[in-house]
Amino acid sequence: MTMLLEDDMAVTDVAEPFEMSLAAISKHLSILTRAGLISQEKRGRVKWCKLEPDAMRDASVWMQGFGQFEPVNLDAFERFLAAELADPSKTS
Amino acid sequence: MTMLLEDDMAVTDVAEPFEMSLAAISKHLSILTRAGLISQEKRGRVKWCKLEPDAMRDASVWMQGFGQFEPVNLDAFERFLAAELADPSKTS
DNA sequence: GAAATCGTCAACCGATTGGTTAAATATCCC
DNA sequence: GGGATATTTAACCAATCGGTTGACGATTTC
Repeated sequence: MTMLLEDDMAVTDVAEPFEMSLAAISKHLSILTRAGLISQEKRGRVKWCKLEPDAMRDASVWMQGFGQFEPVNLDAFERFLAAELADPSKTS
Repeated sequence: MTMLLEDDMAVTDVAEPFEMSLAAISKHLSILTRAGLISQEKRGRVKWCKLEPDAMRDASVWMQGFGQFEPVNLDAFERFLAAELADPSKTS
């Protein structure tokens, strides 16, 4: 899969690579916004969309511990992520 | 959310806490099996289900890197998980 | 061998999803 | 003001989803 939202993008920009109506894309983006996966800010007539990586990351944290009998230490996991995001060379 | 599948469970066991027909649960479990999230093995007349944590973990790995401009090092992430699962005291 | 248990299959159903078009609402630009 | 651009809304539609019930095959138990 390719990147969905790079930096801030207008609804029209997001829609461009898809062979789908703008209205459909607009609906999708509303749903993603309701879900907290992106945020939208209207400036003038264009509505700028940007990723909210925290939401996806939260889901990731939830999933990665799923089904573990001895649950993975989520604090340690989050520290790993924080370290990785701050300085990728540390964890590599 | 509570645990869905503890150790190995028969289809009937999985269905027990839900007020839903056995047929419906059976369908759900087939779907989960097709998706690789659980596996099913039929022994006699009972079909034993068990979680396949790797599938969920793979999804988690995919998600956790989503939307990162400077992508998180997935190898490091997987090493973290391996270490955590092998010996939780190491990462805590 | 008859009855009970385990699970699936087939047919069916209403609700939801995921898209379409067309019209409407703002905003920007000349 | 008027035309172009950006986005949302409303009505609509076919397809899919998520459940039901009842019949069925296979297995175990008595």
